[in-house]
Amino acid sequence: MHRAKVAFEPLAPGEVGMYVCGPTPYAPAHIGHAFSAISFDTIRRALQFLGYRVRYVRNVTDVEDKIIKRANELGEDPMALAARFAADYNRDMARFGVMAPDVEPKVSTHIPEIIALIEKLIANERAYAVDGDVYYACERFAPYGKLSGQSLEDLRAGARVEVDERKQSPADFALWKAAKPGEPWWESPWGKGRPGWHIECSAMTTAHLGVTFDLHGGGKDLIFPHHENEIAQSQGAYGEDTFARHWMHNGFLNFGGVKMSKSLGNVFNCDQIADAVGGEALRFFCVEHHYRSPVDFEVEEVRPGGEGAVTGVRFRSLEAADRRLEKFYVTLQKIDRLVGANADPGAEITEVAQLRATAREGLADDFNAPIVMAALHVALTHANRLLDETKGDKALRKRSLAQLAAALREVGAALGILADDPARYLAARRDRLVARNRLDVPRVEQLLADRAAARAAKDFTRADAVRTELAGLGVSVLDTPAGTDWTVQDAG
RNA sequence: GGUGCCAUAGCCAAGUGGUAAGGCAGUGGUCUGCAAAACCACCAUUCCCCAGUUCAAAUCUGGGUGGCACCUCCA
Repeated sequence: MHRAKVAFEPLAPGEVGMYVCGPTPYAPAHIGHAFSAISFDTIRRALQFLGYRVRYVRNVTDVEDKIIKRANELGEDPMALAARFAADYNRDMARFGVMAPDVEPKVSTHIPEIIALIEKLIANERAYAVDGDVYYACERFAPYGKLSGQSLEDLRAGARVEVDERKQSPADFALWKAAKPGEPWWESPWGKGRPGWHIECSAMTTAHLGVTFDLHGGGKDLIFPHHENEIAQSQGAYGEDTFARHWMHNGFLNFGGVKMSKSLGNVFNCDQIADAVGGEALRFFCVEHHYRSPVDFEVEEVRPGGEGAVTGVRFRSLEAADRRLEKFYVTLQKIDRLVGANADPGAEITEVAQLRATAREGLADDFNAPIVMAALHVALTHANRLLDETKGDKALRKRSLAQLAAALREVGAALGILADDPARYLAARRDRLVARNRLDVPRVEQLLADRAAARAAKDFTRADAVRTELAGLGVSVLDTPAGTDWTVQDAG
């Protein structure tokens, strides 16, 4: 193991087994969850684009301290609460174009595997039982700390937690916790209890991908201790040549340079984001950055009149991303209208070949999505150029445009973007902007009708006056060969 | 105290030894009754600073400066 970018060679040619740490569902999913899910979903899609068959496993940690705590606060059954928020999570992620995992294992349905693994660790003398708890003995696993670059001595020196003196070493962590009143429990060789955090991932990777598999992903924050402990558990049980062959950790999202935290009031739920700017805008924003980088995210509190209480929030970075996304859909719509459904694409044009090649190279080099985005922009410009052209072979132009639209969508699919129907996307976007600006649509339509009448009468002074009035409302009037349309200005 | 990450134009953002992708904003132009969109052109002799290695450095090494994260629940 080394902590650098390395060449990827799957265990089985053409196939990738991938495990991603999923949610602990105890509250609505927030944008950080989405950010992580989108990162690894993009990697999954990119691998598929590159021709791999991917088996994608993402767990749900449905037995955990936070769930139990929250359930007790609400007087709800912990398992029911976890199931409820897990369903919400999947619904939210779907809005960001995150594909459902092939397998979504849960702790609650893998208790026998977890118990068997703990027994194996005890048999290997890597773990010890005390009063119904079972702990992992970190000092008996020599490579401990390899992933995070920490040593047990360093960890001990910086320990900020109270040490439980039943543990042999402060770094030891619980594999099994004896049941306390009001907690869900299962029978085990150590009495009634439940799994600790970390052990489920070791048990479930083995159950669904085998003792050794290709990729393991999760948020940067999970490197230590979660992933370090997973390694200790799995390799402690099955040998040091097992478990994940490659690790990937996504960077975190910050807001104005500040980390997201509940106390700062900058935790935004997924549905709030998707309602405000559309799910695809967040997706688009994410793939404009490299998955490893921390990403800063601009939000602005809305205070009516410039002071007083905060009544809302504007997601400036995402609004801007949505403006960029709109350009793609506008062009795709133009192409669709011009070309129709059954266009013969003909031989591949150079621009399309270049887009596909750049996408392959970019994604093959540590999933460099921004490179692919740049290539999409180049292709978009070329498509617009062809749409503007009025001279030359019309059939050839149509074939080229059909190819470009297909390639934009195909490469877009590798990033999880551009899958929507352009008309539907554009209508939804306008609806959002109408709602945000509290536009009076009947009034807008009345003004548009007035302007049309003035134009028909060649009263351009009157027509321009109406345009100015509409602009004052935030409406742009678009005269096109197909008639007059309107959009809502979204200059920020 | 320990372990890492980051610093590229007004802004966002790729690029890890071969002479700075892409986007947004801006400026000029084409098109348009006027607009918008689109298109065309322009827009970093330079990559936080200093020293070093090299024929060659944004990229490597050493030393600074500034920012961030993890070591405790966190995506």
